[in-house]
This record gives sequence, structure tokens and C-alpha cells, in this order.
Amino acid sequence: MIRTTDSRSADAAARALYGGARMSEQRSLIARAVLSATGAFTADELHHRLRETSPGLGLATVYRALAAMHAAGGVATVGERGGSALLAHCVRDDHHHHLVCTSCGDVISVDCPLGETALAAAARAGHLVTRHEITLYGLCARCLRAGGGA
Amino acid sequence: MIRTTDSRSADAAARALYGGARMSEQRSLIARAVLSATGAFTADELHHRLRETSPGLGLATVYRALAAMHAAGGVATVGERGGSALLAHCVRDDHHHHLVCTSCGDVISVDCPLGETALAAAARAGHLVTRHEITLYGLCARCLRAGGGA
DNA sequence: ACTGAAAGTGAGAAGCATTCTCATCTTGGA
DNA sequence: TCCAAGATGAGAATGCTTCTCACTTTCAGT
Ligand SMILES: [Mn+2]
Ligand SMILES: [Mn+2]
Ligand SMILES: [Zn+2]
Ligand SMILES: [Zn+2]
Repeated sequence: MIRTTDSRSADAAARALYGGARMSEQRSLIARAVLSATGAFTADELHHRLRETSPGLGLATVYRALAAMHAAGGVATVGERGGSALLAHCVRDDHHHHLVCTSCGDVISVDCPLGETALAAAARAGHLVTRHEITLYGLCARCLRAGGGA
Repeated sequence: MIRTTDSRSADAAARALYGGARMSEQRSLIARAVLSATGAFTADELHHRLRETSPGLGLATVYRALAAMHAAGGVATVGERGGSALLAHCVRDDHHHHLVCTSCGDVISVDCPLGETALAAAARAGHLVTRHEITLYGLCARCLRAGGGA
């Protein structure tokens, strides 16, 4: 039986999030917390979770580790909540966006809705779109079944 | 000759931005600055501009006036730059988004690209999209002609 | 025009997320 | 093993935005 919590594969998965950079005990813990998170989280939330088993872990270290994972592409900013950035583990490597469940925090990957139509309209008006940010908020299938249909 | 700076119509336009609320000398000045801005601006930028002719104007007053206009619908958050919110005068009352020129700050109104296709895809997966944020960045026609084609 | 309660103002303090500083560990290749 | 580069933790610092409070202004009702 192969377990996803196997220490060898867990280490490899955690290490991969940093893109081959140096690994510390703290960064390993933080990466595992990111991998085991069910949905989106803020830096502070992750810090609180980690504090339960690692009381000495600093908040700045969490921020630094998340920035490193973000740079390596394993973590994405998927929205914001109450003034804090919402992050999540993101494996998809093609261009896409995220739907964040405002009830449970789950993150659903969505294809980019900016198609030929939208970009062509901008081009027709003489403009050039070089970058865009799209975030969807709503309810995931589970939360919609649970309470949205009442 | 009818001038856009006619005091009667300027007052009316400024007043309209607040949605009929009480009007002070400061709010009038701030509303005119919003109306005369060519594109997007931060609260601090607007404050600096206003300071040139109204040295006593407080930054908190600018923030409060912008919040009031935002609530009334005459001002929209159109993006962010360097950690500050980018605002702009927005008259369009139907659902739309904004393309901000990263060169000159001009704001171009764009139709919402989230069509049936995108929403249906989410619905098919059992999700419900209740809210979304879309911001485009790029170059306006003028800036594209000026430097983008070099 | 007068009055007064509600609303607005200015200065600075306060909040809050995030980043920086710096002295002190760790890590991992040589 | 050695050590230079990198990571850590605590708290200071930063920067945008909001709040507090004493004071002033607005305007609906008279
Ligand atoms: Mn993703
Ligand atoms: Mn608009
Ligand atoms: Zn959910
Ligand atoms: Zn431009």
C-alpha cells in the first residue's frame, strides 16, 4: 500500500515546491502544511496551524517560504479575504484562474475566460492587453448542495 | 460659448458624484479633481494634486470623499499600483470592467468577458459563481502607437 | 435669516498585512 | 570536517487605510 504520507515522497513533494532550493526543517513543515491544506489560506492562518505543533516557528519565516514557493510556481495567489492575500497550492502549469469558495475556502481551477473575442475587441480599439487578473468567488459543489439550495 | 468649467454645471456634476449627500467646499474640490483626472489615480496622488491649490486639505478627507463617491457609484476601483488602490471616475452603470494603461494611466471600459460559456462550465461542475473581479492591464491606443510599436 | 442636529474636517494616532534588519543558527557542497 | 551562502526569529519598520476627537460647516425646518 502506497501512502501519500510516506516520508520519502512527502519530502520530495515538499522539496519540489521550492524548485530545488535549499531545504530547512521549517521549510519542510511549511511545504507539508501547504500540501495538506484543503483550500485557500492566508499566511497568518498557515502560521497558526503550524504553531500548534511547532511553537517556535516565526511568521516571517512563513512569509519567506510562501514567497519562495510562489516564485517557484507551486503556490499561487488565488484571491483575498479581509485584507489578507489568499494563497493555495497550485499544480496546473498552464494559464488559468481560480474560483474560491467563500464558504469552505476550496479552490477550483478554471480556464481563462479571456478568449479571442475579448482580446480582439481590445485590439480593434487599438489597445494591447499585457496582463490580467481574474478571480471568481462563489460556492463549491459541496457547499452549494449543503446550503445553497435550501 | 458653453464651457465645461461653468460653475453651475460643474457643481451639479460634482454633487452627482456623491449621490445627493451633503456637500462641503472640500468635497466639491475633490469631486472636480476626480472629474478632471485623465485616468486612474491613487488617493495619495489626488491629494497631492489638490494640495497645490488647497494646502490645508487633509488626506483623510480625500479618503472619505472617495469612499462616499465609491458608495454612490461615481468612482470605481480599477486596479492597484505599488500597493495602493487605483481609482477612476466611472459613469457606466451596467456591469463591466476596466483596462488600465500601465504607461499613462488611462482607463478603458471593457465588457465583461464572463459569458454563458464560462458560467455554464462552472455550473456544469456544480459550482456557483456569485462574484468576480477582473482587471486588465496593458497599453492604451495612444501609448501603443507612441512606444509599443518601436 | 436663525438654529441645531447631523455631517464633515484636519491632524495625528492606530490598525494591519507585509517586509526588513540583524545577530544567530543551519545547510550542503567542497 | 569546514565554511560561505542561505535561513531563522524577534521585533522594528513600512506603507496604505481607517479611526478618534475636538472643532467647524451644512442645511432642513422654522
Ligand atoms: Mn491553480
Ligand atoms: Mn467604468
Ligand atoms: Zn465550499
Ligand atoms: Zn496610455
